[in-house]
Amino acid sequence: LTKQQVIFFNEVIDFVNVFTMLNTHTVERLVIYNRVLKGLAQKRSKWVTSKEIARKLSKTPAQVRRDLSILGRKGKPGVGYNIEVLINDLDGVLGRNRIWNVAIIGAGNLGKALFSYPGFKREGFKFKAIFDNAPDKVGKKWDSLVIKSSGEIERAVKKGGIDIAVITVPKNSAQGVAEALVKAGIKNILNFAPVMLDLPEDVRVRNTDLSLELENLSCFICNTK
Amino acid sequence: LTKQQVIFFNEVIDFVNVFTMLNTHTVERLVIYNRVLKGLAQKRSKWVTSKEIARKLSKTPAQVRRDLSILGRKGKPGVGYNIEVLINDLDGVLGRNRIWNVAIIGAGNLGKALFSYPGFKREGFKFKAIFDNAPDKVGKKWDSLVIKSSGEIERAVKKGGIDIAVITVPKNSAQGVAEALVKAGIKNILNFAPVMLDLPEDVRVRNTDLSLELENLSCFICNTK
DNA sequence: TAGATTGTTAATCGATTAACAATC
DNA sequence: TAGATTGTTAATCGATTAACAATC
Repeated sequence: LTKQQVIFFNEVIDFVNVFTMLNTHTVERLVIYNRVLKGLAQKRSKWVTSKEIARKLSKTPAQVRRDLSILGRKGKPGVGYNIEVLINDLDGVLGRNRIWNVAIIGAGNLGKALFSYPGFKREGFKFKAIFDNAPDKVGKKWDSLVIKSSGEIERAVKKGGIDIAVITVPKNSAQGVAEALVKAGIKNILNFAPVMLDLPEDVRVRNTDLSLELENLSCFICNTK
Repeated sequence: LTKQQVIFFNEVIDFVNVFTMLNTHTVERLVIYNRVLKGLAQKRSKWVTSKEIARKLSKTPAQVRRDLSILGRKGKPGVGYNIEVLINDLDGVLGRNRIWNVAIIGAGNLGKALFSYPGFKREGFKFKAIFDNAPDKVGKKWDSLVIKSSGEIERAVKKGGIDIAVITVPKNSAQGVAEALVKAGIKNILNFAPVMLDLPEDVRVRNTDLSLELENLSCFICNTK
């Protein structure tokens, strides 16, 4: 095999790895690993073992190693993982090495909280548009970004190069807003409204909402002791 | 068997059912079922089938039936489930039939968003205390609730009968605040700060944060096409 | 070399679902 | 009764982990 062929072969393997092993659970953990490692990088030395990461997150070392193996063989037996290398590779897989243009729909408290959340800029999420349909909000500025009317979603998104839309409007407006977004070509939505959106299959939707977690918690309080 | 014995027997069965079948996944789905059913109750008729619920949530009917079976035998073969009965029973298991006293720690945008979220009052979550350590916020009022200094957490929580604490402070203050809460006797924490809290085992912690979801989404955008 | 930790296989554990008798 | 849907079992599917050869 030529050197080029070997490189190509390795790329194919990486691709297949990422494709077959990247399920929801794994990704959720990778995001956390990345966060923990970045914390470690600030205050600590160069190396970390699967055992240490596992202890921090109440996982098993085996799971940590298996999860990290989608990055390729990045560990040194007997030593552990180079923190910097790991962060770099995770950033790559998780999409932290590029800029994501994000639109917020709904300029309420939650929209504002997202907009002013310090972590986002650092992680490459850039807010490029804000929409609301309250006349007293339209035209106002957050930093240097003017709040636009919801009626303008389609036009503004189409020319704006928006990658992800975040819905923070009240329950009853969410479906309508989502449809406008899809019409404008948006394929990725993070929905904070407490409703299940009914959208075409090719639109990726992630639902979270503030009350879901509180309701989960209270159920466990109720039923365990 | 006497009638009393039968009733007792059934209660034991229910108890065991709930205990053995109530895992994280199931609870997360039950919360959603409850929400969907409440939507249905507003605009529709009395009955619903597992098939209908499943379609709405992209699950299988078998899973819906299995999940609902923790409530006991509430369905009518050939007909389906009585929506009202289901909502009532779910409310019971999920803890929606009682009031939960909640404290917010961190009077920023996210704290404000939680405080003014309309769904909470309806679901029985009542905000009883707000804390912040910014001098310009302490003393201010949200509705009729005065924002207290973080230094008062221990005293105020101890006498306030708080069931759940929600942490919405910046990353670096989270661990300290959490420790103060635990000292004050809090056993249930919903943490919105992007750090893993290091707390005693008997404290129930649920982590969500705004960026986690966005990071998850972007990973999937990156790796699928 | 001795000690430690990785990467990965095979075994285990747990969650989902197909299928069907029981029931309305 | 015929048609429909439940509740639940057994089979399947997928995720976690123990264990260990390979490697530093």
